[in-house]
Amino acid sequence: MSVLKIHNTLTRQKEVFVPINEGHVNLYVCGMTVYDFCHIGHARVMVVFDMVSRYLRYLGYQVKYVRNITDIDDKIIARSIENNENYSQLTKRFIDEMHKDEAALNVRHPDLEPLATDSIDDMIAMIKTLIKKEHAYIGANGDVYYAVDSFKNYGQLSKRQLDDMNAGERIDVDENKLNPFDFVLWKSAKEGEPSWESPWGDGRPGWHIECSAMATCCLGNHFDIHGGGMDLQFPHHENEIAQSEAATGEKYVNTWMHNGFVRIDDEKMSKSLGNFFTVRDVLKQYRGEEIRFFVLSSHYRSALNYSDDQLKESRAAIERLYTALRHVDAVENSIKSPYIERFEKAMNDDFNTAKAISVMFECANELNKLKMTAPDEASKLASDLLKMGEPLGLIGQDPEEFLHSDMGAKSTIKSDAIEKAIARRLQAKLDKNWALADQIRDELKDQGVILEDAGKETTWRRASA
RNA sequence: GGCUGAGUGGCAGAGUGGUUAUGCAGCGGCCUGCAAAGCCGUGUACAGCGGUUCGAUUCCGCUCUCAGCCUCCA
Repeated sequence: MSVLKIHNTLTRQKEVFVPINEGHVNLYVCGMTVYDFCHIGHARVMVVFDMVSRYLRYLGYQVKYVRNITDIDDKIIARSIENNENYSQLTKRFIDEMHKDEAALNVRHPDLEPLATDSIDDMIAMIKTLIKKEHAYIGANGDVYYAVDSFKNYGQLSKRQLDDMNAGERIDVDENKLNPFDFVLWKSAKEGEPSWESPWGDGRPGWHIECSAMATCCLGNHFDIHGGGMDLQFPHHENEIAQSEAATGEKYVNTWMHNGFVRIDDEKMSKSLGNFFTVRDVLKQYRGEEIRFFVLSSHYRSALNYSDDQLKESRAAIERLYTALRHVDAVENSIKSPYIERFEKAMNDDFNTAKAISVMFECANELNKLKMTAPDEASKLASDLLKMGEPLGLIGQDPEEFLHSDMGAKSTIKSDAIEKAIARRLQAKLDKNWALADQIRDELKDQGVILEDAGKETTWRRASA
């Protein structure tokens, strides 16, 4: 039996995972800033860490999964002014939309989903401590800053030295700061901005402090795994470590996990570059499970290139798995099959979903072979296949329902119309009127419906027209 | 400038010091009224140059190319 190893950004190595409290895992992931629809990059974070939490549960751990929501920041304020919409109305709207995307991608809801604006008191308490311990100071402009020079391990996560970085590379150096890399903990409110009372006047929290406060409140000062996108490594997570460890005097996180980017034409997908596809848009053409498969088809730390061809391949792949599961009853396999063992070995190797999925295909291949010759064996393999799909959040739907499900504008013909056409074709076949039978089949094909004759039964599925 | 990561067959994408990844596409066959699905067979792949080794795509060095971060970002 292999053991779970996870790549830790702190050490840049795969490490055997040992939870702080036996049998329990505390997991925190940086979630979305809610001022717009989620794009495919956000989908990757949601899906990857959903898979991680599912697999940890699969292994028998009791998991507490926290994913925060950033519902106050500069971009939210800017967007609410732009829309002439109250900021909390705006964020509420996009939180709802995010939850819809989550459901479409078969992402389970995290155990806790704290809001930044519900955690202001905790942040203020932490900032007070930081000032008291002389890790933070009040600038001439009234903002509160964290003093990076006061934290000796600053740069440990992103593996960079303060001296090596080019301060002011992109942004003018703020002269209120002692060190250009000092960052804001509390920002004074400008006229008309949403604000909260604090010992330093009305204002709002800086970005990084919210995660330190929410994570430690929900999971304690020291917890097992903290995740997020690669781009959060610096400065966000570096700053979280600095704040949390300076405030609590304890180690903050054991294992840091960072997922790679989604790219388009070899360029990072991001809101600032404007080259993003929203989950909403992609769902118009592809099923949620196809997007999910696409995300899991490569290792979570590699770059993932988004393209229409990729989504089409994911469709073909997932359809193959569901096709294998048709017309077979899953019956629990009493012994642990080699497929399951190889699946677990792959997943234990830093969540190698690409390899794990390849094991599922091998299992599907054997299942297809045994379906006709040895139904009992096939039933066991079907059960194995479903067992592997569960932690990946794949192939959990009824196969017929999935294959019949609508997947976009091209296939709009209703199910009962399809059934009627199939009945007409059956009569034509009985009459040996092959020309008519083929014509009906071709007509359906033009409408995105593929027929498959199996003995006297005809099954159908939707495909791209 | 500093710091990361990556370059695998037509495409996508794992992995390994010597033996089949896997999926899609292609080709040949079985099955089928014909298809579809499925099954079987089929591909002289590992950026370049050196080195270590009996043997390297896999380890080491150099070169080239690409991507990411250096206070917007998942």
